Amino acid sequence: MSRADRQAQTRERLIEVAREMFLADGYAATSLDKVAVRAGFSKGAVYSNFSGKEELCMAVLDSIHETQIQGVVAAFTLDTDLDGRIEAFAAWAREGLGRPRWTALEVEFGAIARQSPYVATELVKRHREIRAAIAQLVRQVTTEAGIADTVDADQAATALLSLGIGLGTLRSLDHTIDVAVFADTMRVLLRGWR
Amino acid sequence: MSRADRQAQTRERLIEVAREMFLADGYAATSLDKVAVRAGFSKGAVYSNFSGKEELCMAVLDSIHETQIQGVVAAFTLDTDLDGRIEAFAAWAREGLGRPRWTALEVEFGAIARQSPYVATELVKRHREIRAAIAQLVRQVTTEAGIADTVDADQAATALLSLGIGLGTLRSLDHTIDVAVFADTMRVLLRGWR
DNA sequence: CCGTTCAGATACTATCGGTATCTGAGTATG
DNA sequence: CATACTCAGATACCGATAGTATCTGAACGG
Repeated sequence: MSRADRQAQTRERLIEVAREMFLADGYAATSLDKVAVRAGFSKGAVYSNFSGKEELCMAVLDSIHETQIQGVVAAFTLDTDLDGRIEAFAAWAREGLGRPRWTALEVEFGAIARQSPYVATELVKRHREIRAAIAQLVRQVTTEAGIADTVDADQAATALLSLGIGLGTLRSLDHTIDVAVFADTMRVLLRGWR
Repeated sequence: MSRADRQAQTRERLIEVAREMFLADGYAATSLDKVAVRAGFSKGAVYSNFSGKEELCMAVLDSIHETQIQGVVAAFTLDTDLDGRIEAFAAWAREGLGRPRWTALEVEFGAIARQSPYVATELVKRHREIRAAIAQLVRQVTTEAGIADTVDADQAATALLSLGIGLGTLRSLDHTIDVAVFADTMRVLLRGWR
């Protein structure tokens, strides 16, 4: 196996372990040393694959986003009519919102951005991509339901993303939060803006 | 001046300085040493007034919540009809959401809760109080507007709080986020749930 | 082969939250 | 009023951790 291959393998393994630990304990509470050791390496391996903790976490977030987007798209393509899609999405939200605590990691890491221009720009870039993807999904769904002209897809996307972040944050602290709110609000939003 | 008075003064001064610094730089990036020195004391003063960084931050959050609640209540009592109130609230949101970055501090601190049962319980307690207060406000407003039976105040409160947290978080990173979304969504929610 | 490169290990530094100990001004008591 | 006590706050220290500097040995090119 070539040296480049081995390094790529190391990198992936580090991201994998870091993802578990960041999600379980949060960003600040996870030390690079522990990540490295648990992945079977030393801290040096981390610093020769990433510029530091921030870049490692960014890679972890990318990996999480990928999973999450797959889940959302699957929920939306399962059914074909508006209500069925919203229901499928609600089911996804019930499972995926707040429990694996990815929103908590997301917002904790977001706080770093105040100190780091790198994190700030990278995070904003990703948020805009995600918002655009949601807007596209909304556009598609409302067009097929024949109500595209009554919904502002960009505003709806911002509202839905915010709602998801907020609910996920609350729920990662307080498990009694009712996630049905998400689907209900979504239904109201998609049924026409004003 | 008695010793107890001096200590109370010291405590208030520490909270005041900590509030500025936590809001400006975030929880993790603010060191107790710097807070103490900037307040004109040594780190010992912090530890003789608070059990540690967590309790200090909790006191800061309480101070912030007080300000915030005052703002919301003022917005709601200024006008008397539904649309006027929503407009006043929207104006408050434009000013108070995401810019002084209190939501960012709130959620960054929330991440600590995974490691600290104290933070977890205290934070959940406060979130429930806030949600109850919002629900009460919703109940009042919808009753006066004669639409109380079409709105679930508790669900609306959860949605509004989540939306506020989410929008504030996004906006503290990305200033181009449109906060009008908040008022628009609120209007939709208050005009009837299903 | 053999010198170079570089992924990853090892050793070290700086910073920060927290603890232990100290000190001197304020307090209670005779 | 004098003396002993208390405790807010200062000082000195410890352990953990992100980041840096240096080293090493195995994979490459020539």
